[in-house]
Amino acid sequence: MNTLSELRDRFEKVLSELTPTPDPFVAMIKPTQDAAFGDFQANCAMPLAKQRGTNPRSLAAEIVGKLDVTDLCHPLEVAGPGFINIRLKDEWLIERINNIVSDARLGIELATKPKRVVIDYSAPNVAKPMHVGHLRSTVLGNALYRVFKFCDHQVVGDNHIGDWGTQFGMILFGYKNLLDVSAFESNAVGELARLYRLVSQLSTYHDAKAELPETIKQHEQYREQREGLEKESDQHQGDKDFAKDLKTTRANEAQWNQQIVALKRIIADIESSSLLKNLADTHPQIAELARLETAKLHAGDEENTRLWNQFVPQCLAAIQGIYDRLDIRFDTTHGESYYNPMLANVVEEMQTKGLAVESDKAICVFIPGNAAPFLIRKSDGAFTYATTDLATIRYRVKDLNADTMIYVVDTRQSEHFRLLFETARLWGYVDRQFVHVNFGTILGKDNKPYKTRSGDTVGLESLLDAAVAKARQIVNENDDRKKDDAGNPTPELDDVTRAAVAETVGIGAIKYADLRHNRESDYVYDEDKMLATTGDTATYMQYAYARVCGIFRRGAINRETLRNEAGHIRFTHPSERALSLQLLRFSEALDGVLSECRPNILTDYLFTTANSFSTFYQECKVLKEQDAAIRTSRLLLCDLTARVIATGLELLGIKTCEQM
RNA sequence: GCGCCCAUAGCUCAGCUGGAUAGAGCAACGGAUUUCUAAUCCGUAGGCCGGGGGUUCGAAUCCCUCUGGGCGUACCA
Repeated sequence: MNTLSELRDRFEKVLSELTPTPDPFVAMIKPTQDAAFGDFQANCAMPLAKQRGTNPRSLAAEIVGKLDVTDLCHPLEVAGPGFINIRLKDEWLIERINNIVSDARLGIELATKPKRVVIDYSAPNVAKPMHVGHLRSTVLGNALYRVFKFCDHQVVGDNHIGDWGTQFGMILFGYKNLLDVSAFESNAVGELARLYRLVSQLSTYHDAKAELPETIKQHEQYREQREGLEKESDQHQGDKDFAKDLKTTRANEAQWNQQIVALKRIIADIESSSLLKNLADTHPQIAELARLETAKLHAGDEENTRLWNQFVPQCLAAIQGIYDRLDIRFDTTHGESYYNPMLANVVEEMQTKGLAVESDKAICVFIPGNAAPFLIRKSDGAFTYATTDLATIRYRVKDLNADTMIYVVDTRQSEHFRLLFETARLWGYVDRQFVHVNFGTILGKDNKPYKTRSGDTVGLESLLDAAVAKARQIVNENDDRKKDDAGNPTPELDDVTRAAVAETVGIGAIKYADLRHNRESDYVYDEDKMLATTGDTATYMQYAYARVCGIFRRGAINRETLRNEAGHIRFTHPSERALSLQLLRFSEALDGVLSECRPNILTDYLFTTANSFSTFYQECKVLKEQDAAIRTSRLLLCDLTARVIATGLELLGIKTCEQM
């Protein structure tokens, strides 16, 4: 049991005498924000005193009087309006830290009630190469997957790939009409991706052409309205409603203007190339024809099915390359196509249960309190991703026996998931837990969604390459800088090792930069910052780890043997105590990650841990320590630190290297 | 129109169910080096937590309102 749980247990015994609902008060025992107040603090006396109508300070004193904690902490102090400050005894900390020295799990207990969890993450589209938009779901989902698994929950990582939608029709149409045969022979997936982009571009071109006149009309309308309002504005000085009106009109005008610019750009992109213009002219119905290909595929058309069976494995193999590089694995990869045979039945069931009704020829679930319906069959008879998601839920409950289903998906789909979960509950899945682990957008330095300079989405592969290349430079510089006592250069890493370190550092930097942010926030993608050699980066922790490995290498010390020897950790310097306390808090960090699905709690913990270690390492000699017992104690602390950091990083999907 | 989210140091961001003097990192400035890997450590400075009101012992956090931004709004997934 971790320190915090132990304390809470002790408090609960006392608090339950004072209130029938001790839980929220027990939860108010937490690590101190400021070390000056001790190691932990209990803030429960104030609200409890309010509930009971007594004096908070005297209640705090009463709680302190009843608590039996003399074995683990110094006498408790009541401070301020009724805070209870808790300072752990060194003996107790020492006992705890020595307990985990030889514990393979570093004091992390297995879940007492393992859940059956399905984590749905990454979910790329087979039709197009993975891009920066897939990064967060992939990295975040995988980190959660690892933490759940480490804590012994039964987890299924499922990659719900998009292999069945409209985009696939575009590939089929492209393949049949626009194929570059030699390109396809040399790089099938690349050519398919090109075809997808091309068909998609041509069809948005026609859409844009069709939309433009109406868009211009709308813009005109708002422009006129705005001008009219501006003329009258003198007569409406101080009229709030009028001002608001004018503002909205201006905003609308600007918005439509933006739309015009966007459409014109799409059109210009095609028309500036005679080749593209020609293609566009020869395929005016391209969008419709692509949709037809999708429909044929869904209807079981022989040729399209054959092509689908040919393309999907190829595309998956290409995506797998990125997953291998990112060290990401799934237990199942059930794409949308997997659920296709179940969709008709889902709609039927929803209808017979009276949950779904026809509206405008479409089949919808209307959920009380929600304006937007949940559309499960389109007016043309095709199913939607809502239908697939419902079929997926049924599958995950019935076949996988999942009690918790986690979706790691962009926050923009919040409404979809709200409706989906609501529908699932109406459908009868009331005893299952559905969680939308939503996340924000990755922005460029212009604070707009991250794009290349020309406005294209950034491919994931090139993102990784760029980071690794940059890391390689840093690795080179750093290794070249190493010198011996006489000042002669002594680089330690050969070329192969440098390349491996660069890969670890570069990929780690990207993952860490993503995970350290609160997932719900947007964040600015900044390669320089994530690969900075100073500060809160993966590199900082990887470096701390490598330093420890260096100690054992130079000292020729076998870590296994060390752990099994008679020595133990003792405190001779405050930094040793601080580091130990920090190492003992690993499980608190993991609890936090699990309860909120927030890996940034773990990154924060690891940064603090690496920092505590660096401070300790600055203050305390290890190999050079003369006193054998102290030396062993410090070596044990180093070993433990390295294991905590490596384990923590591994749970985030970030690798370490012995030397860098 | 309706709905959801955001605004915290010069910059990038934390801040868990309301808790003590609002924290990191970067950048700035000042220190530490016969380096057990300085990709390090220690310190200084930097804030009306967007504005206003409310709830209470106590608010960055909860409620209302205004301002400024983002996103979503039935047949794309």
